[in-house]
Amino acid sequence: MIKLIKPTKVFKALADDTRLRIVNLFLKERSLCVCEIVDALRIPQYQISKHLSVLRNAGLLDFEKRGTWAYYFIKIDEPLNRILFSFLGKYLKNEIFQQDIMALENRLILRENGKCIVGLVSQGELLKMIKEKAGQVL
Amino acid sequence: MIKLIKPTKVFKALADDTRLRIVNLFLKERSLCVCEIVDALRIPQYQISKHLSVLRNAGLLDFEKRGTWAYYFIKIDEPLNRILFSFLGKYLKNEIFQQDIMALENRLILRENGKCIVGLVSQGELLKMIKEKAGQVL
DNA sequence: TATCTATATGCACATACAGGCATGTATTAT
DNA sequence: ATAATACATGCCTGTATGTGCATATAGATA
Repeated sequence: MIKLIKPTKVFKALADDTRLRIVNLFLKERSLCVCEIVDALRIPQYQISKHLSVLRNAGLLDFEKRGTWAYYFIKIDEPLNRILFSFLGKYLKNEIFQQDIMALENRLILRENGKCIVGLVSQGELLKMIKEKAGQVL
Repeated sequence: MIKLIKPTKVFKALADDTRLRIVNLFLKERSLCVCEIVDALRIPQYQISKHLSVLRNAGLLDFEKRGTWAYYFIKIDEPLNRILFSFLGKYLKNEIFQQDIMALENRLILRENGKCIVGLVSQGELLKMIKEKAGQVL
């Protein structure tokens, strides 16, 4: 059974600063686990979970569980979503969106084989872990 | 001074059934007076006025007064708006949006030289006036 | 088994906002 | 000058929703 989404529902989902910041992250990396989003945006985990649920309910995201981890991903399979995300890519250019992308890029350095392997990481720990990682590479 | 529009503000403006129906009308006819919108959607004038104000405040519409009449028009001059409206054209395809367009087309028959020359018109009157108009054309 | 850990959710509170009604304002018509 | 018309706006009310806090759930680990 196909779930019909009302346009209003989609726009309601996008009508929130935090949710736009979340969507912005997915434009950079189309699959993210919850803790990566929490660390990149520095917003409480329970808020992120709720916002992800709204975005999923609007048909913009879907998710998949792997153990305790939950990977959310954008539904670019739907043609209209593709157009919408393409628009958002041009639209979300404010400073904060770019800062979020930079924070995410740092966080993604901790991935192994393209998968998140750590949980929530504080700002300070993140820097330490990135340095260690750099040491391993050398 | 250029007014900066926050993305959230735009999506909030679009996150309402009535406002989406209004925008839909402008995708068909890019300049409309308030009474034409009221008649096409059959929604109280004070509601339409408020919604138009929200859309204008979000940078999607602008308006121009001609006597007591107020003509609102979509701001397609802004590149991002153009993309957004193009998306909406593909997105607003539900039955109600099509019905609204049909109602608007009927109402636009009453225009003279491309301008609205009547005020609020009831359903019944509209039909009568359209018939008269058809008579004139013959 | 017991304990972390990653994520989700229920509840309380405050705020935002759409709808309804009445009324205000400004322009036109008589 | 008065009335009618086109549109805007202020106030009230109910509902929806974002935030914060606490807690639940479920999988991983020791």
